[in-house]
Amino acid sequence: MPSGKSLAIVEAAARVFLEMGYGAASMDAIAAEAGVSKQTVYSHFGSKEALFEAIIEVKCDELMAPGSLKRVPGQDHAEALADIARRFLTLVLADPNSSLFRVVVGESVRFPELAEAFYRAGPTTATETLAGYLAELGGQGVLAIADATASARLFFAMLRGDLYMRRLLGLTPEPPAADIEAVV
Amino acid sequence: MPSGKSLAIVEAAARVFLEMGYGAASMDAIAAEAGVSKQTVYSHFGSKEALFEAIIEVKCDELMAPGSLKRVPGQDHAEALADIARRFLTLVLADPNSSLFRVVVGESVRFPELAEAFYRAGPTTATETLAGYLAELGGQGVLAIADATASARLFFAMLRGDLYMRRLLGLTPEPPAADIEAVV
DNA sequence: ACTAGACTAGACCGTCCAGTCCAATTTATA
DNA sequence: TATAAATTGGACTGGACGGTCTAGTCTAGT
Repeated sequence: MPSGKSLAIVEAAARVFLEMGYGAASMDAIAAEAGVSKQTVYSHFGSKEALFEAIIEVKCDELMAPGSLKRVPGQDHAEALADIARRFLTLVLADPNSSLFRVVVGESVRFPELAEAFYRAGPTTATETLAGYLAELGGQGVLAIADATASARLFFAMLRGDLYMRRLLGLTPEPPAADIEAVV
Repeated sequence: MPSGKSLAIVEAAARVFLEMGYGAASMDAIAAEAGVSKQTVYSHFGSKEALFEAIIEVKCDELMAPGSLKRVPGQDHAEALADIARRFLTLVLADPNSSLFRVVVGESVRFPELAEAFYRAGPTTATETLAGYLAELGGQGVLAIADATASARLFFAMLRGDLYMRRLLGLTPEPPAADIEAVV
């Protein structure tokens, strides 16, 4: 949990990394952007990799911080779902978030653990939360849903292609033919 | 249009680029992989960037070469659509193709024209072809479809999230709120 | 005042890499 | 076979960058 100078460095580094990508971002540029000497960067974070990891971690937390799925109580079910969809898309397409995703995708070969962490913090939690809601609806007899989780996944996939994203991040090593058929 | 040595270089470079990413792939490694001297690489393609562009171009052509959407004539309509979906997913998830996509995504900041070309060669043509088929079904009264193109896009989006992909590639500069609502 | 620790500015080192040069050698071509 | 074109390999340049080191400043707390 960074604070003070450390926080300033993270913020600046995030700006530089998200704008230039990992490779093109130089530590000198980051230090300059943070208005801090290079040595300070290195005394807070030991290396470029460590700094990058710290940023992804912080950004993932930020991304999930606003409970993007808390429902308005007295709301029609269909409208509630549409609302979730709307907020989900808005969140996911917002500039810093998609930049983050792009960088993570680009570096998923070099930092597989990061890609995995990102996937867990984002898609997975979102899917689980929606699955809970869907199961609830199923219990009320409002919806006939066999597998709430699968439905939630499909719901998001309809907006953005969950399976493809997993592949994209290098999380699934081989094209899962069985899964393909299931989705079909 | 590469041939002979030129082709060997492109093939080898594609292997190295797709495996290591643009930044980490060195020209020496590419030359070695191609079993060719570095100078030869430079006499065929003037620079690393040019080589990279040539590869994307070739790979895009390859990707679209097998008409992945030609329909089996005497086939049930629902089955035909499922078939298209299956082949589409298989193609898109195949290893070299998703690697290509990953690299393009990663370098879309540095090479926006490439990202655009890639998007045109892939998603756009696929969407157009499917839209044609859907319009045909609409004409036969089999399906009630207002906008064939929109339906085609949604069809693919359901599998992989078209809008998100555009964003991913840096093709859409700002989160298109209107489009979000439309998709919702 | 004294001290400790965080910070700065920038020189500096080693490495890596795109791209060039060139003399020697192979491969067409006539 | 003679000549031209393509290729080789390897040394070299120039510059960028990660990371270290050092000399010195600033700010508490005592």
